[in-house]
Formats: sequence, C-alpha cells, structure tokens
Amino acid sequence: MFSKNYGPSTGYGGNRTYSCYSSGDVDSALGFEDFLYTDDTSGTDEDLDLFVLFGNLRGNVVGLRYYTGVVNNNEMVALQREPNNPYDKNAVKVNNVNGDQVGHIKKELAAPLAYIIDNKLARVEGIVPYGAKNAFTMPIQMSFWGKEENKQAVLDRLKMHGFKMAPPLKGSELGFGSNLLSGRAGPSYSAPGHTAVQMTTEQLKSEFDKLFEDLKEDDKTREIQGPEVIGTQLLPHQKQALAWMILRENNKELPPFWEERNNFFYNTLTNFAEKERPENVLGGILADDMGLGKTLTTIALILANFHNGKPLPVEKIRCDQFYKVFGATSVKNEGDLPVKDHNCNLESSTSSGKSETVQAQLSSFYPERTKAKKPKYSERSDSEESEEWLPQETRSTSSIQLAKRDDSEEGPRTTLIICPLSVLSNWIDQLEQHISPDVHLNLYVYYGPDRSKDPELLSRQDIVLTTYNILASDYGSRGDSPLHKLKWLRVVLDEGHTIRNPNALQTKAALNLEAQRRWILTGTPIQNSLKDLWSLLSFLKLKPFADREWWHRTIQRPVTMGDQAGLRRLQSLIKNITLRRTKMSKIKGKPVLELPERKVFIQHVVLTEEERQIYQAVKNEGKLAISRYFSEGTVLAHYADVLGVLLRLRQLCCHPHLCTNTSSFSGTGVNNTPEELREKLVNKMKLVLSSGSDEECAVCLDSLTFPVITHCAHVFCKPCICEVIQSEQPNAKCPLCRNELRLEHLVECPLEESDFESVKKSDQEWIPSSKINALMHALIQLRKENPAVKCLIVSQFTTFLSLIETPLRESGFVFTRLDGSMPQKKRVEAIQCFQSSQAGSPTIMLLSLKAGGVGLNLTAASRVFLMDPAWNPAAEDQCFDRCHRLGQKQAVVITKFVVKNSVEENMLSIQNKKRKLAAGAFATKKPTASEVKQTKINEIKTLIDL
DNA sequence: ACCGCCGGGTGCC
DNA sequence: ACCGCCGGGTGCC
Repeated sequence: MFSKNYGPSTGYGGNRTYSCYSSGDVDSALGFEDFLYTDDTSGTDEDLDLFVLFGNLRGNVVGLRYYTGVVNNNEMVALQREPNNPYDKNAVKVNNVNGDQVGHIKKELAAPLAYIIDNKLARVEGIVPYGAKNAFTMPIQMSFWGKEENKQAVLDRLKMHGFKMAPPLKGSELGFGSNLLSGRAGPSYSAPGHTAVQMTTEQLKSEFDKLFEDLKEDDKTREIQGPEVIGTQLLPHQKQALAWMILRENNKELPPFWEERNNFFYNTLTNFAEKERPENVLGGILADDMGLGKTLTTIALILANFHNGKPLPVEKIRCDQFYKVFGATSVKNEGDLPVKDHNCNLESSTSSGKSETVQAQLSSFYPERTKAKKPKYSERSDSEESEEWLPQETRSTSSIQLAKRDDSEEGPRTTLIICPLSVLSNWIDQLEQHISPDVHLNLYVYYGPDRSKDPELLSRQDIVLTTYNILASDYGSRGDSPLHKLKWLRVVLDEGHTIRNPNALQTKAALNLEAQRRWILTGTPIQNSLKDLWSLLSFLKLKPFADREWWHRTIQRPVTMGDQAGLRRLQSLIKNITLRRTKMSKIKGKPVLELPERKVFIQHVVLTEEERQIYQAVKNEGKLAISRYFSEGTVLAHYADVLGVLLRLRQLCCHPHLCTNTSSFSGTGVNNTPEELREKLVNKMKLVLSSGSDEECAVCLDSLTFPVITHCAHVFCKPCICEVIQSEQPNAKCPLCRNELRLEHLVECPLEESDFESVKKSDQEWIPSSKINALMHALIQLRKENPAVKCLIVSQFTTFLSLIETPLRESGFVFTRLDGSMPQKKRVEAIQCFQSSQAGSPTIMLLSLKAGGVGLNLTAASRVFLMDPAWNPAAEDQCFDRCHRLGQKQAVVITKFVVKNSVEENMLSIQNKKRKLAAGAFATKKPTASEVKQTKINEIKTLIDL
C-alpha cells in the first residue's frame, strides 16, 4: 500500500490540496496523502503568482450548530469542497484557521462555487465579517482569485445562479481588509495574465535584505561560552549564535503574531482565537553564510543544551579504561573484544576498506588514543543517490554504548541530523575535531542498506546522523522507518533549503518527523522566491503557517503584490525565528570573519592561427545549422544540438583534443531504427548533462534529478515529466515544444562513466594549447616567486585536467586531483594530501568545477586558475569559496582564462546578466515556461553571435 | 376552499 | 430561528 517508486504509473509528486485539513493530522500516516488526495488544486504555485482578484461576494454559512468550529468577527475562514457529501455533491465546507469545520455554504451559492472551485476557475477565500456569535447562520465575505482569463467564466457562472459579484474595491486586492492597505496597488483587471502590482526585483531585494538587518537586537548579540567539552574556542559570532539558539530552545514566548487576550490566544493575522496556547517552535533558522561555522555552533548546542537548559550529560573516559569499555559495550558485539579484534572480526564478513572506516569512526572521538586517521570511506560510485559506499560497520559499530546516564532524565535524548550526503563526512570530521578527546558521545550514522531499523537503538544515541535521501526513501518506500517512529529531542536539517520544494518526497519526509526542537541550517533560506520559505516554516510548525493557505493569504501574496503591511509581517516573522549573518556582518565593529582579500583577474588568451582555424570551421558549421533552426523556428527542438555546438566551441577554446565528438547533427532521423534513435537520444542527453550547462528541468525549474530525455530531445526530471504525462492523459505534450509525449518513449540516462572513454583517447600524442601555455607560464612564474604557494586549477572538463597533467609533470610540479568520478576514499586522500603543509606535498590540485559539495575545504590554496568560464556564475563563486573561506590566511588571487573573440567572451556577458538577475534573488515571480524559452533563445543568439 | 389565512412544527449540506 | 418554509386545519360577517 505504501509502495512508492519513481516509475511512470504512480502518482508521484501529486500535489496536496490547499485544503483546510491540518497537515499534521493527515500526514501522520506515512505518505498517505499522496494517494488519497491526488485530485488537487493543481495548477500549482506558479499560477498563484498570476492570480488577480476578480471581486467579492457576500454569502451565508449555515449549519453552524452542527459543528464545533468557531470563528471571530473578521476571522479568515477556508472553503473546502466536499464532493462526497451525501446530501449535496456541490457541498462546500467552511473551516476555521484550525481546520475545524464551522458550517457549510448555503446550497444555492454552493452550486456555482462548486463548479468554480472544481474547475479551478478561481480560489475562493472567506472572511466572516460579523455574526461570529450567531447560532445558526453567519455571513461570509468571499473573494475570488484566479487567472485573468478565467474571470469571465466565474462571473458568468455566478450570474447563472443569480449572484452578482462586486468588483474589487480599489486597494483591496490583497483581500486583507482594506484598512491595512497603502492603496498604492492599482486595479487588478487591467493587466491580463499578471499580478496587478509587482515590485521590481530590486525593490524586493533591498526590502528583503532589511529582513535580516537585526544584529542590534539584544537576544542575538549576547554571547555565551561554548560548553567545556567543546575543544575549540568558539568565535564571537558563534558564541552569539549559540546563545541565541539556546534561548530559542528554551523560549516560552508565544509564536509570532499571537497575543493573549482575556484568556484566549489570538492570532493577529487571521483573527483566529483559541483557548489552547499555540506552541512556539523551540528552534528556528540559522541562516548564516557558508563558512561561518553553523556545524560547529550546532555541535556546541547539542552539548550545551540538553534538558532544562543543562548540558548534555556526557561521560568522560579515563584513558586506561578506554579499550575495555569500547569492546564490551559495542552494540553489535556483545563479546569483550578489544577494538582491534573487533575490527578484524567485522572485516571477515565484508569487502575491503570497510574495517578501516570502522576504526576511523570509532576513533574519531579519541584521536590521541588511537592515532586516528580521519574518517575514510570505502569505494563508492559517484552518484549522490548511491547508498552503498558507507560500509555497514560504520553505521552499526560507530554506536558505542558506554555512557551511563542519569536515567531520571525524562523525554527523548537524541538529536537527529539530516544533511546532504556530501557533507556527511564533514559532520563526522567536525565532531571529531571539536569534541574533547576524553568525552564520549553516542553517534549513529544511519546510512546504508543495513542500517538498523531498531528505534530503540536509535533512541539511545546522542546523535543520529543521516541524509535526505535515506530519510526520503525510508519514508516513501517502507512502513518501517524508525526515523518516523521516534520522537526526537531535536531535529537539525543541514542545508535545510533542500526541503524548499513542498512536493519533494524528502520534504514530506522531513515534515513528518516528530521532534521537540527543530532547526534549519542554511546559508540560503530563500533561493528563488518567497515560496521557498513555506516548507521551512512548515517544518518549524509555526501556527498557522503549516497550512499553505494561511501562509499564502497572510504573507506570500501580500508581499508578492507589494503590500507594505505584508512585508512588515514577513520581516517580523523572519526576525523572530532567524539568525543570519553574512561574511560581511560585523560584531562590535569587527567583521565576523576576517577573510583575506579576494581578487579576480581575467586573463585573455589568444588562440594560435591553427587553433583559430579549427575553431572558426566548427563555429561556421554550427552557426549555419543554428541559424537554420532559427529560421525554421526549431531552435528549442534542437536544443541539445545547439548545446553540442557550444560545447565543442568551448572545448576548442581549451584544447583541440577535447573536441573528439565531431559534428553529429541528428538530422531529422527519418530512417532510424529504434535502437539508433535511442542511442542518439542518450548521447544528446549526455551532452546536455556533461556540458556543464547547469540545465534545469523546465517543469520544476530546479536542477535535474533523475534526468530522462524525451523523443523530442528535451531533458526533464523523471518524476516531473511523469507527472505531466499523467495529468495530461491521454494526449500529453512536451512542455517545451508541445510534441507528443509518451511514457514509453522516455529514455533514461544510463549510469555515468562518461569521462572514461575520452580519457582513453588521450593516448593520442600530447600537444599543447594556447590556454595550457598561458597556464604553465603563470605557474612557473609563480613558482619562481614563491615555491610554496598552492594553486587550484579548475575546469569543467576533466579531460582537460588530464591534458594539463602532462606539462605539469614535465615541469616537475607535484600535483593532486579531485573530480567527480573519483571514489570517495580517493577524494578524501587527495584533499588531505593537498591541504598538508608538509614539504613535498602537492602544490597544485586539478579540480573539476563541481567536484565536492559546499563543504569542500581547500584553504591551502591561495591561487585559483579557472580554465574555462561556467554557465552559471554562482558555480564559479562557489568554487572560489572552497579556498576563500574560514581558515584562509592569505589573499586569494583568481585568474580566469578567457579566449579572445570566442564563445567564452560571450559567456562572460551572459554571466553578467545572470549575476544581475541573481541580485534580485527575491523575485517572487517564477519565470513562465515561455519566458524560460525566450531567455534560452536569447542566450543562444548571444553565444553564437547571431 | 382546485383558494387564503392561521399557527404549530421545524430547521445545513 | 425575534426568521422562512412546510403542510394541516380551517373557513362569512
């Protein structure tokens, strides 16, 4: 019944309704809502931004005496269809903010409403203006919101039943009570297809930045010493964060927008009141910039604030007892084995590399005693989805049961930390680094196929560490997720913006965790739009925002439409639950982080005559083809081909040998066998994926997960496109080109091993290139000046990195390498090796642009050579931040090589545009599919000089 | 009176 | 519901 997969036939990603049932109740059954409520308001969020107010209508709520839900005058209510009502299939329920039913809409009105709601012609929102004390019926003021194009249909349908809607009052667009409004919003119906008033992105951005300008507040500037079991001295801003987090976890205040009024608790946004005290979240969002030490601060919190503000009772270990205790109390082995035997014992039953991990894990808390190596991981495939690389011993034996606790402590004791796989090892590292060696902590890494499903075992830990993928797959596919059976002391979502998509399984899984305290760590609480906040708030369980309708009505829509009062509400909400410092933030006049300077230089490279000839030849051919697509109007249908042309040009800017796949235009493919077609599609997809174009799925506008390619050669996330196909049955069309879309025609991307082939081809005789010459010149010059300086050489093309190896060797450079195709174990080795300050350690690291997650720390380097520009400037910045971060002692100099008169120069101008766009990160309007298309087309024109 | 009027019973969807 | 609506009782002035 709970079976769930990404296959085409399930209702994957079914959006939940904007209903009034409280999410907590329904969702508590694992994943149930996906199956029960697939008929949703669909037309999902992106449309909501285009909604305008059609008008208002007064009606009646009847049957009050049959229901328990009560309302106040001016309280917002939700309307919910009840199609299975035995007396009237048109029934429309009226619920209060809590989701309790108040009554029904009178049947005469319910009839047109049902039609309007069911056909998604409008969303109907209600406010009970007065008559809250009535016993039998009460009035309801309804506002109708929808897409401009549906307005007439709504008016007509109401008219058909004898109702006439009052046009929106000037200034009442927000449906929020006109007295609250500035009145600056114009009439909404004059601008078809768009919201009436959009603040410019600049306005929104600057407004949004103000949300976080709050360091003057007392409770966020107080410092507190870290717990003594933290071996590391906390920085001032970390002490502030710790103090603030402890305050939040012990806070007894009402949540934002709640007041106590004569023995009732009153929500000032919705005018809802109830007897029961609404719970405030014992937690919040730590939104510090990357590199400010969110992980360390959180570790300090775990140790410093257990129950009642007391520190976590940890056992200090005496050295002579260490081994004994270790073996005797291991969870897995009841035997009295010393740690070494223990490892050997386990090793016998598993493949190589695993015992090493065990030792590292165990010893990670006792570095001195056991001469710990840093945690090392066995071979793994590169995929983030892969769960096979962490050996089971890591998970089972890292849990060591030796601390005797005061059992009088009531309640859960375990902190659950969920993070992306890429930072899992960072957590382990940091726990190792920062917790005093004589302190014992029970840590269980809940990961891998043999993770224990025993809630008891988990509940005995101090910390359980797992990944979003595990969380989601446990939640989605089985009924036996121990993570969801337990009530946790604390749940921490690291890189918490991971759950910003409310339809993603991992989001649902996270929302269904039970915890006393909840934390979100993220450097970017809002990535694209205000909508990103909703899942986070929902996770924090702040009443009444867990239900999207109330979030949307009270905050999102007012803010999106430029309402000042809405913005103030958002601001006070954010201030209340968020602590954010940027790298630029200051404490007592001093920067939070004193990072050395960072300079970026662009070094132009001129191609040799020979290189230029090849480049021009390929460019002319490509330009010809692309302009033909333009004249045919089929550019986007040939998008993969276009990317292919651009890719080849970019490769040629680096080195002629990179461009091995010579012209391969697919033509129209008249007489292809299915096998050939399939192969072509797969090749195209690989091209798209490997071109570093940072392709996004046109459905979710997020980066591609589980990419599949359609027969029309467009790439989407499999779950996204499956949903499209299902909802448009039986004649689904490609969202990008409207070509026929068939489930059975989707081609999946075979598992990656992409680079390997091209690496083999490097058998051909090595030749230099202009760029390599420029690089080598700079490197040798640098070595003369300072032989110890360390450099990162970054490229999107791993083959290029391989080509660079040759001259590096010839010139006697010691180098290491880090790219996505390397097993985790080798990566860790490469990083450690490079970071080492020992004489003879590598001075150069060859780094693929996207290798490693945000946690990657390469502060040993103070020079970066970016060999080729990336599509997305943010990817470059992220890469630079790997050495320009906490711990960097020297000024960082970045050199970007850009070939004169080439696609690379054009890429720079697109980068600049994107940077400007990103500056308006608070743009609330998601670009429409056609806008995305147009942007792409324009980009292509710029890139190929058309 | 195949009406009007009266007053009791009754009440969401 | 201090309403509306229903349907039974009733019937000149």
